Amino acid sequence: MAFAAARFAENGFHPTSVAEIVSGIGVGKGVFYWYFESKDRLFLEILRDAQQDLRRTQQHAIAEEDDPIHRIELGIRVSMHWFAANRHLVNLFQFASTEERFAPVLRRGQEVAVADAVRHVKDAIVAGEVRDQDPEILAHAVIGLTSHLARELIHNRGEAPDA
Amino acid sequence: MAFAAARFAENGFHPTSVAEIVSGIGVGKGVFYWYFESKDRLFLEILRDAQQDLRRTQQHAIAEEDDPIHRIELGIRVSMHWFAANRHLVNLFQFASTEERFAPVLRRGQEVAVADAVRHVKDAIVAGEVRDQDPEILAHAVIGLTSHLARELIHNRGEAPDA
DNA sequence: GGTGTTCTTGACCGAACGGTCAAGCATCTC
DNA sequence: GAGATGCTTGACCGTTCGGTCAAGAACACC
Repeated sequence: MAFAAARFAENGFHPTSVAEIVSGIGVGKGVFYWYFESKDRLFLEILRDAQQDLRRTQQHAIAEEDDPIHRIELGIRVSMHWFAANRHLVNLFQFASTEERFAPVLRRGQEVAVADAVRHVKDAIVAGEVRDQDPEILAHAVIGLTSHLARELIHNRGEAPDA
Repeated sequence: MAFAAARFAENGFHPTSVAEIVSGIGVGKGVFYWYFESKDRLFLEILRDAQQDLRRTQQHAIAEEDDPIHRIELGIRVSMHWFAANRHLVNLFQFASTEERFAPVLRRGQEVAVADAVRHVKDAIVAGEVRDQDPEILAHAVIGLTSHLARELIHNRGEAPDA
């Protein structure tokens, strides 16, 4: 899956054939279709895995932080590091959002991320650290800004902690 | 080209075949290859045309405005309207950036946009309306924010002037 | 009406793709 | 060691794709 993700990110999903993937890792085509139902399903699994990995990284990072605001900041910071370390996956996310059959998985992942952020924003409002505005909107703003910065990070050479 | 752009945006570039395009507008395949060298070239022309149209729209809108700050604001505002009116093209831009053979055209267009913005930022600095910082960085920030807002505009139902 | 040029057709082509499958190897169980 | 099960192979299949081209309309010019 790692190899396929790398090829998809570099060459694009459609231009990368199943034959190219299996010959790249030195196995027969049957192995591919033993473990994956189709090329589409493989891509969806790569997507899902990436989202889960990012989320786990976030949760692991903020587990010991009590202050809601710092949790949010830590979450953003560790996300930037994750995107920097998995630069090629950003390309995959971007492509996935352009084809209707892959976009739903992406949207669901973003909803989860927003829901996570909403909880922390609500905590921050209760603690009086944030003005009493719609937490959903603020959470969307946080996620939107983070993903935008991640995209910028590909094209430039910025260090993650700069954000 | 308009029809092809619509199909590309809805179905994706690769899943949309040349046969689908020509039969959709009721002509033979030969017509396609009389006017376009290849499917790739068609896509590049769509991309280039869209960028030119956006830029012309911007320039036309700010032609009568003297104040640099207002020129920038007007440029952003009219861009948002343009993206709202050509929502499907955002999908195309996004896809184009994920395949190496289309990305250069996109990058060149963005460089032009940044160069445009740099001129106005410089004017604003000379006029004392903006703090004396690196104009290039400020221009990048303006373009980055605008394109981010444009992307958000697709997923939601925001009105352009709200920005 | 003859002649050359511009455009249009759609059957056709080779190549490449995603996916299948009969056959074989490896491993485990009894 | 016989047999069942899990894994692997790669030739092969049907289909579809981007692109070609001989054949002809349509039009212009004289």
